[in-house]
Amino acid sequence: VNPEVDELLSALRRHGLRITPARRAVCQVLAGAPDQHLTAVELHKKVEARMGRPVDPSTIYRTIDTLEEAGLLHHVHLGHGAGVIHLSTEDSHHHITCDVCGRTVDLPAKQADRILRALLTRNGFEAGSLHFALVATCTDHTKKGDAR
Amino acid sequence: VNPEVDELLSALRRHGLRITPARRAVCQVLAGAPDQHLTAVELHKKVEARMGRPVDPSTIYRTIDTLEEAGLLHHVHLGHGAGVIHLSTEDSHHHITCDVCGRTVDLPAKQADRILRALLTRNGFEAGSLHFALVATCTDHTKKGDAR
DNA sequence: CTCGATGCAAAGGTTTTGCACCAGG
DNA sequence: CCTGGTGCAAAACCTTTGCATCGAG
Repeated sequence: VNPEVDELLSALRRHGLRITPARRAVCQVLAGAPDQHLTAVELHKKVEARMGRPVDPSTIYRTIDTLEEAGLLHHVHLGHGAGVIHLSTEDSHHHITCDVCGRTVDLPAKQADRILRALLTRNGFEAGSLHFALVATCTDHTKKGDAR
Repeated sequence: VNPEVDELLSALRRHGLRITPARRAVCQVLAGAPDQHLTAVELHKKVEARMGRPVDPSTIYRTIDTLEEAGLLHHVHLGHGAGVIHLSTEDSHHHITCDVCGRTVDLPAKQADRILRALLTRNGFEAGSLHFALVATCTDHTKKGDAR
């Protein structure tokens, strides 16, 4: 249905990796939830739902690692909670997260990249793939003094 | 020895909080390691070393929370691993972390704040206290294709 | 004296790992 | 086939919580 799934799968093949039912399901879920930032736990649930049977959490984590190493997805820890996943293909935005309430806002890459890249290189950090997470405190919480 | 310790302790008193040996030790360690970004575990070890006796981890975590709520320190999760702590008083910098190797670079607040604040407000994220963590991938790793 | 802080012990959530078995290519 | 992927079980890791006791003010 979604051509992106095929891209993911053939990318796996290209890397000499096997296509298994679990991996196929992971790719389908990720491609089907393009703008979402799933945690590993959420991904796990969706994969099980799609496959109609239990899948071991370790399989999910290992699949995430595999796809990460193949450069197909990003895995970032925003603020305090769990890690968050999204495909590299829709890498057109970055994330800003409030470290108090966890509210996340997308930051379009187009306007951010130039500015941020300049800021980084000026400070001796040669960023390769620009793919960031920005954690700050939004005004809702700084006012109340519950900033972290 | 360090006047900053007294500031921290009187700030605690001002907030109606008690000065205990454990809290005093935490403040001493933090004030004594001004440029370091300690994890809770590292802080715990240093506090025990300074006190010459075991201290319960929960005491450390609760003390961190307390100091956080009093606005005396920041607690950020950089990249994958554990959370990192540093005093608010030396809040003159932010952090950039490589999500592959964990290398962390300081970003002087002076030059960063204007730029970043503009970027955030432009995207509907009203940042109160500017206090960020920026996670990206440094060139050492993007070249090798082991980006996360 | 009183309330807040600590220690202890247990559990929480997320992620990792070792090993035997199974199945993709 | 044969290597790589999976399930299972256990543990690692960081952190939180409930409860009884202790001690700062």
